[in-house]
Amino acid sequence: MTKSELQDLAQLLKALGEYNRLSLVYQLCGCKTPENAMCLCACCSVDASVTSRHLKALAQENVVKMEKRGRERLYSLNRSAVSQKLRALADAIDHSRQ
Amino acid sequence: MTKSELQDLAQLLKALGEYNRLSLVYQLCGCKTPENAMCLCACCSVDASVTSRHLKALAQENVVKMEKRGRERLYSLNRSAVSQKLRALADAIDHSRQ
DNA sequence: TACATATTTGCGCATATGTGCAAATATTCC
DNA sequence: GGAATATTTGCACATATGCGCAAATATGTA
Repeated sequence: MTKSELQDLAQLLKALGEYNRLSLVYQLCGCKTPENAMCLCACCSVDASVTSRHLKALAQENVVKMEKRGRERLYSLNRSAVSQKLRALADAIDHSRQ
Repeated sequence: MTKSELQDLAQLLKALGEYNRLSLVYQLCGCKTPENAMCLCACCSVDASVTSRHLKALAQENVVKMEKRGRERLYSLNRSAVSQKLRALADAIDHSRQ
């Protein structure tokens, strides 16, 4: 694990480690199709601008994918990318004792 | 997933989502026996007091276990507890679409 | 007792972060 | 074009966070 990889992983965990952002992720977990920000906004009781910023932060860490449709933005989880990183960390914690 | 569980998970991810704390965790990953704080401190280039606080934060989130031996404190990873939570999140992200 | 070692705590400081509001932007619909 | 809807951006603010230093505490050792 290089320093840069560790920094990236820390950034990912930090993005997930905020209650409203994690709520958005869990909300997206149950969506089979991409959802727009206003719909996602409903799950956390914050201003739409805050949700917008949280989704942007999640997109920057590649947790969610954003696509434009008309005047709305549709968000979906990058499921495998995120779960792979979480499992890799779990594996390291579980059995990397040498 | 209750609100309280989600808050707890967010707290755990926040604890892991800081570079120096994650470095400590990775350092502990490779330890087969508990290590003291000064030894762990070496892996991140910060003051001992900072390491002390980071280890305290990790202990509060039950990431590490602390035991006293003489004048030193020995830390070890709560491996299964942490990896289980990470895998549960990975599972939710992977295949909870209904 | 005196000193060394390991760790924590108090303090101040700089910066990051989460938030709401209002305004701006973009796009659709009438 | 003008109103409505969806989202972003600028701003200000309060709080949280990470950090180093110095002092305090705890414990082992000469």
